[in-house]
Parts: sequence; C-alpha cells; structure tokens
Amino acid sequence: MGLRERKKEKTRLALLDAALDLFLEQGYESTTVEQIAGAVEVSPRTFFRYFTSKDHLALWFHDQGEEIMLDAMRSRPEGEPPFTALMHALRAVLSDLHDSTPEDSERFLKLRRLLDKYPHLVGQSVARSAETEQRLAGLVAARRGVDPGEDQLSHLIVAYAMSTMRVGFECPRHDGTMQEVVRRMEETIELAEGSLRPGWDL
Amino acid sequence: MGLRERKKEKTRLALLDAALDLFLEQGYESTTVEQIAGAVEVSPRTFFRYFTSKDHLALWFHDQGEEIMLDAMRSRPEGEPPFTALMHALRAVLSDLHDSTPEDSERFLKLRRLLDKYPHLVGQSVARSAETEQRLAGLVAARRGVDPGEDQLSHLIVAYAMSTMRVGFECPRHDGTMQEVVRRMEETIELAEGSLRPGWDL
DNA sequence: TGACTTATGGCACACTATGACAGAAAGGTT
DNA sequence: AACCTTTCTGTCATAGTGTGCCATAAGTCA
Repeated sequence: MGLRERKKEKTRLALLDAALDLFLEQGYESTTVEQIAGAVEVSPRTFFRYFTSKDHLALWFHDQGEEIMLDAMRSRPEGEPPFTALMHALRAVLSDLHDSTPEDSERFLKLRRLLDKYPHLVGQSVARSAETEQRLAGLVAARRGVDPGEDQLSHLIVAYAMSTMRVGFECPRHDGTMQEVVRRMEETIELAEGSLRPGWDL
Repeated sequence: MGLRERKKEKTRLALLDAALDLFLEQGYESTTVEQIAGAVEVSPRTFFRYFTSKDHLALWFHDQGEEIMLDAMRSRPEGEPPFTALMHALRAVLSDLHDSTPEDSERFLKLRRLLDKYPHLVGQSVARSAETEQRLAGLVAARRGVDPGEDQLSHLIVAYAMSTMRVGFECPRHDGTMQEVVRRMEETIELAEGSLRPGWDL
C-alpha cells in the first residue's frame, strides 16, 4: 500500500473520528460539515470526496458489515436452511467485530451510541441496506429454488434476519464493552432461532 | 369543521397529490419543492408549513397508519399473545385502508409505487416509525409483564411484526388494485403466523 | 362593522451537496 | 535528477432544502 493510499485512509478515519466526537458532544444536527472538515484541517469540499453525505458517516461501518455478511452468506453450504445461514453470516460479522483493532472497536461503540441517540440514522441505515436486502433475498430465493420476485417468504426470511441484527445491536445502556455487545447479539440470535418454527425457512 | 380547516385540508391533499404525480413522473430528486408548491399555486414557504420536509410527504399515510395501529393494539384484549395482537392491529390498518375513499386509495397506491421505486424512502419511514416501535415495544412488554428496557424479546416481537408489514406492502407488480394489496397483506400475515413457534411471544 | 386569531407570502439566511477548474502532491520513467 | 501522468485538494459558483421574522391577508367571532 502506497503512501497515497495510507494518507487517504488516515484522512478518512480522522474525519470519521472527528465527526463521531462532535456528534456525541454537541449533537448531530448542530454539527456542520464545515466544523468536521475544520477539525481535520481539510476543506468542506474534500469532506464530500470521502463521504458522499453527512449521513454517510454514520453508515460507514454499516457498509462494511453488509459486505462481510454477503460474503459470509455466499460461503455457507448450499444445503443449509436460509435463516440458519443468515444467522451464521451475522455471527461472521460479529466475529469480525470481535477481532477488530481497539480503534475500530472504539469507533463502533461510539457509533452505536450515536444510532441510539438519533434513531433517524437507523432509518438511514435501513435505507442504505435496502439494496443489500434485495441481494440477500435473491440468495435466499436461489437456495429455496424459487423466483425472488414472486416469493414472499424469501423476503420475510431476510427481513426477520435483519430485524434480529438491529435488535441485537440496540444499545440499552450507554456504557458497554465490545465483549458485552457481542454477547448480547449472541443472546438475540439464540432468541430468534428459538422463536421460529423448525423448518419454516425451507 | 369551519371553512378555514376545510381549506387547509384541501391544500394539504392538493400538495400531496401534486407531489406524488410529479415524483412518479419525473423522479423524486429531480422534483423540487418549488415545483410542487407552484403546481398548487402556493409559495414554497407555505409548503413547509404543511409538510416539515420533502420526505415527510411520503410519510403522511405512514403516520396515519401508525396511529391506527397503536390504537388498535391498545384495544386488543389483555390476555392475547402480543404478536397475535399486533397482527390483529395490522389487520385493523388494512380494514381502514379497504374502507377508504377512492381518492385515498389512489393516493395509497401511488405512494406504494413511489416507495418501491425509491427504497430510501422506506428507510425514512423506518426512521419515522422508530418512536412508534418504542411505544409498541412498551405495550408488548406491559402485556408480558417485563421491563421494556431489559427485555429483548419484546423488541424482537415488534420488529418482526413491523417487518411483516413492510414485506406485505411490497410492490412486486406496478399495477394492482386495493383489493389485491389487501389480499397480499393477508397472505403475508398468515405466512408470518405460520412461521413462528406457537407460544414464542408469551 | 370592528377586533381577534390564524394562515400566507416575501425576505434573508444557514446548511448540504455538486460541478468546474486550477494548482499541488505522489508515483513512475528515463 | 528532471519529467510526465495520475490523483487529490482547494476555491469558486450554484442549486436546493429548511427556518426565522415580519408585514399582510383571510377567516372567526362579538
């Protein structure tokens, strides 16, 4: 990796960190792009070259998580029931989180508090994941040997999986270590698996 | 109801209709508030007195639906399992839709096509319903006799119910009458009820 | 009619976001 | 080293969203 790319990555993370701190400190709406850019000593125009929008900041991890999830889903054995496969994919995201650097963990925990404080950002993340949900529904439909355009159950399976993820990442207390987050999510997955009728997703 | 209020309601619906037509005709982003206001011969400033934002237009029905759902949920018998109660509440929304005027039905169908075309609006609606989901989770937790802040299952129940609603309202074909929408939603509800383990929500 | 309340329009303004262009920095080549 | 190419950055200009403020017009009630 060349100097150029390292510098870009550094700027991107600096922007992200500055933004998260400002958001949590003085509120999301009352933080302007100009302030964020100013904190990193970069022009506002440059900010928009790293993040397509202010909202996009809060979705950076989200995007990464979705890529991991899609990959994990594709690498699950074909015969596995779709919802089970999705839950394993979710565990893959979790394991990735668990193994992340302390800096990344810190960012994730801040982001989680931010999403808890500003629920409309959760909505943005749903909006962003609409496309991914479609792709996941395609993968599920393929497993079930049905047409994704026709089959409602495939969509329901994906929707329930994503709901499970969102509930698991909720933030009841504002403290919480990475271990606690991971444990909570594992509990939620088990709860979900116990709630559904065996074979419902075949 | 006085002349003033009737006039306001007329303006609100005129703005909504103009906006839906423009959105579907020339795209969501490329339609400006100025155009919408212009079509109704109202100043842009006035538009923002009827709808807090451009996005809010697409969430008008949504807001109404949520009120109906909360009311219906509260009027369900106490002993009924929470998810069953939520599904009945959803049926109440459906029955309200079924009994709506032809104008309202037309608006709803246009809106449904709009949400299908611009998934990010679905995200916005999730953002908007975050508060309602919290309140629903509170009602569910009360039924189950647990603390809504602690109990994940209550949140999962609400999340699955809302997912069921969203999947049911999806728009696979761009035609479709109100009857077809209602029937599809009923199918989805049955699918959901058949997917969950009996007693999972007690 | 007159006094009141409320809706509207016009204005200024802050913020987000994007396009166009020029200059600076990084990387590779000879 | 000097050179060229590619990529990143800053400045400027512009469109669009959303809000506060104040004067005016319209609806309401005595």
